Amino acid sequence: MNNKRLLIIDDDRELTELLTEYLGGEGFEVECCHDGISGLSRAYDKGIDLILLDVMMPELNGFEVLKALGGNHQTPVLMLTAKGDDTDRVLGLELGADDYLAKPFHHRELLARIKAILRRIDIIRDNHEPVALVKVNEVELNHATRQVCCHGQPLELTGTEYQILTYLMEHHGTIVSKETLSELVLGRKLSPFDRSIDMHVSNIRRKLLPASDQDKIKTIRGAGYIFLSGESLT
Amino acid sequence: MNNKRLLIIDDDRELTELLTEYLGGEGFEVECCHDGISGLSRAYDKGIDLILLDVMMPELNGFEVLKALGGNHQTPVLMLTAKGDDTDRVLGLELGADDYLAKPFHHRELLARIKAILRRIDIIRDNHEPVALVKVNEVELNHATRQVCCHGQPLELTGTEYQILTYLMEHHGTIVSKETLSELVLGRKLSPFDRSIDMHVSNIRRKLLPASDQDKIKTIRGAGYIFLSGESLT
DNA sequence: CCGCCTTTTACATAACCTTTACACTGGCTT
DNA sequence: AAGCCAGTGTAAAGGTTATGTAAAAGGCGG
Repeated sequence: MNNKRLLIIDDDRELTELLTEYLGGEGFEVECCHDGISGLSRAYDKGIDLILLDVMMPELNGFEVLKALGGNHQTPVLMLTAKGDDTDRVLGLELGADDYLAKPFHHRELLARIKAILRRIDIIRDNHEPVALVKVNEVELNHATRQVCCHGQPLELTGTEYQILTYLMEHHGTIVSKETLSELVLGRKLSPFDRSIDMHVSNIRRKLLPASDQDKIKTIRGAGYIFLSGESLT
Repeated sequence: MNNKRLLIIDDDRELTELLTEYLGGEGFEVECCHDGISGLSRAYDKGIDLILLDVMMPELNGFEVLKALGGNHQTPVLMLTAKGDDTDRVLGLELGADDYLAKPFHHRELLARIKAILRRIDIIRDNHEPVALVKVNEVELNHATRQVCCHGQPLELTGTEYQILTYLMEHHGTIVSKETLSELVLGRKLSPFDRSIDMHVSNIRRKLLPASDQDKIKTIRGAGYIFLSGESLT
């Protein structure tokens, strides 16, 4: 199947056995190297999805392995260290590690971080499109065609209106400020008397309302707008 | 559109300009406030991903901003300070800061820490935490929607009322003076005949009471108000 | 130059905040 | 105990600001 493959580089054999068993039970293929040199040579394997790299090792330590791998290696790296030292953390991250975990750690935290990294990588790899179809509270966005349906009825939005509506819907149920919308959609800071966002929202409302029972965008005075999730209302 | 948004609160304009340029070049949306009060009001924006907060500022210093934000605000905070003082560091972290950096710092280190915090937050977000909720004595605050529930019954507060109630609830069981409320919420010193705070509290009470069994805000004559914790009372 | 989209302008309106006024309270003095 | 008075509760009035929206102006690609 498409089980993810992990490479653990750590000289602590007790720990690697524990991790192998635990992570194996969580559905990963686990492989171990117990020194920097052999770890480095295995690290180039494209089949490896993630590397757990211990900092403290004889011969070649974790930082040196990281450096040797180079800044733009393909496989993500999660650093493990005995020290809770901030310097180490910064150094590791600057050398291109994707995350950092201080020993001793909880199994569950390690797992969470591994999953988070892999998820991020997956998203980056197939960033063709995050979600093609969004549907909230009877309003549907089709990113492929950029078409909008409200209660099944299609309608036309301009580019900016579409972007604003998308952002509001992706954050439905939470307040979105005009500052945010202005910077992310219009690409400029919101100046004191800029009414563009208001206008766009007004236009979106005007287009949504005929097909809808009530206003799906709620104004929070002084704070921004909320796209209503559809259940609780006020 | 996926850029992370940073809010810098620092009265040193030279520094903020430098940081804006540098961090902007690293792909962040940067916004600056040069005093605690305006920073505080911007800090509630859900669109902000991380706050860089200077400790040393006139009027309202970084610790006070942090305190006012409350212990369970959703946006991570990185504290900046001129002192290399450990006391400051501990205090900041206790007040809910996520990291701490002493000035002067290398911009690369700042960047590494920013990235580290954002990554950590992403992991936490992915794993749990549906909404940031505050609940004391049967009164619930939902910061994402600025909605308030009293004994399960939803009600509408204005922005100022919401801020005052938030502050009182975050300091429930302790006296909060009108001076404090005026400075933090209204952004001005309390003048002798200013009755605004009284009015707002009165309005909050009027809105809370119908859904509640008793008055949850107690007046301490000559001192201020207390939001009752719910158990022991006087 | 035309048409579509965005931004600005302008004004009406609604929501909100502050002030004013007066009633009431509790503590203090006499 | 009565009276005084600063502090408080709150209704109502007044003033301010944010928002909704129509219409005009500006931009931009054809």
